Amino acid sequence: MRNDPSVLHVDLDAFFAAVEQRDKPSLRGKPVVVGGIGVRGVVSTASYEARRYGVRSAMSTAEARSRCPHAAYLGPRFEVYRETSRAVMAEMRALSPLVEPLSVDEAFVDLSASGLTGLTVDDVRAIADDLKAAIRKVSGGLTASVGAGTSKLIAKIASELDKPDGVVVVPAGTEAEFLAPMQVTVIPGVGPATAQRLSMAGVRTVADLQQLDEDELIRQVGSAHGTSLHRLAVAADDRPVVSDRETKSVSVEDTFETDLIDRALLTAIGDRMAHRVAERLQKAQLSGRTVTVKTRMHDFTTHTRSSTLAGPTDDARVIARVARRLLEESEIGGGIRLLGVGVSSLADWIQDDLFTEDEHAANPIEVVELPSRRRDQRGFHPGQDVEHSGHGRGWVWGSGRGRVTVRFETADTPPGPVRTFSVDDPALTKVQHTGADADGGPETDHNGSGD
DNA sequence: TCTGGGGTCCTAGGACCC
DNA sequence: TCTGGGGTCCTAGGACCC
Repeated sequence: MRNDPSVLHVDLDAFFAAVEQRDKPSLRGKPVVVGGIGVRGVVSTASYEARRYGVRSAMSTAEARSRCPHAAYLGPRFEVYRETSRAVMAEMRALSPLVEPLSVDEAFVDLSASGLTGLTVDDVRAIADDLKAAIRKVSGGLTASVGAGTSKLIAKIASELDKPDGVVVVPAGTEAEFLAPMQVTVIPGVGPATAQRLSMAGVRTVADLQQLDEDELIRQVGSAHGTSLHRLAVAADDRPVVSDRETKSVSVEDTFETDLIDRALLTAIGDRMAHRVAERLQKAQLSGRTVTVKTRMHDFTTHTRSSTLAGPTDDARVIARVARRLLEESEIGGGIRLLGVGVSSLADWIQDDLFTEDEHAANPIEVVELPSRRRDQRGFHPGQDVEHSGHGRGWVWGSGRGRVTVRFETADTPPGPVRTFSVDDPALTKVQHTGADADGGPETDHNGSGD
């Protein structure tokens, strides 16, 4: 797609295990497995020493233990990994402003965004070697594998080919022949289910895929997947490297050591999950309209139930109430092994420019959780119509932390400003409707329902 | 010895509106 | 009275990724 291999894919080798070996010298050179330690744990990362015994990511820890009993089994330390990740990502950003993290241990870097053009294979290899050295230095000795090519697809696949601590640069113009002999499963997005369907159509390698008619491919795997696969098979990939991808959902889930049947206990756990989701939303200055409860049954079948609010919220009590109702409607049957609570349909909670210093002073952020009755007294909730003596009619866009955010617009007026007030602001009043659908949507009255 | 937790994207059907 | 599509939103489930 480009005429030089200016897209890098950087992948830290056995990241979690490597960090543990870095911090505990006694583990160096030995098999290390990081992941869930409990009876239902799975492996996140196995060091290369442990991989020799057949230990793999996503394998149950129990199976890993039977394959490699003498390995060190460690629970993850996410804060430490995040910290190391930040330092590594900073090295990439020093190389180019256009860096797209895919996870804590992986990112694309677009060299063209740093003004470098006409890069040869040797140029890119030298840049990759320098970057690896910088990463090693800043991370306390971690190694990375780097792939480079004219697109994300090629860079990503190339980084897998010489792990660990490798560099593979695919020359421009050789992409289709580079891919042709490989299994279709090297293409990101082709997992077991797609591979199975393709194999029934006689497709096992990318070369097979290159021969397959697009319409036939779409019949096999669906419209979106088929269309993109048809292009990726011939390395036609013009997806840009994007540095700031927006969060689409925030969720918390937990698998229990034994299946749970007690609804009161599940309700209490769900409440706590709702609070954790709300905390993370608030930290990210996000709010969302759709609350989802996820349950996984003893037989591993998974169900979700969701409900969409009239307006976005980051209020733990609102999320908890909706989650409670959804959980009440969920079957528990012979017990559930996993419960989750999530929020999606996210909106920016409050943009920085909405707050002047004066507004900060006038609407102090409540750090302490307010007594619930105090907030319930006014009962503002997303979607509710309100009136402000100074700004006129609007509706509640979000609420939480002792504040109410109002969009000043109605069905009859054009969009106005978005402003945030204290819940106690006497200038702000609820608009009482006389019609049947007082507050619009079905989810609009739990804040004042007093349960 | 059964299968984590955090996400993203897609599909499909029904409701509802024009 | 019957018969239409198209578009959007919501819900549920599934595939996939690290």
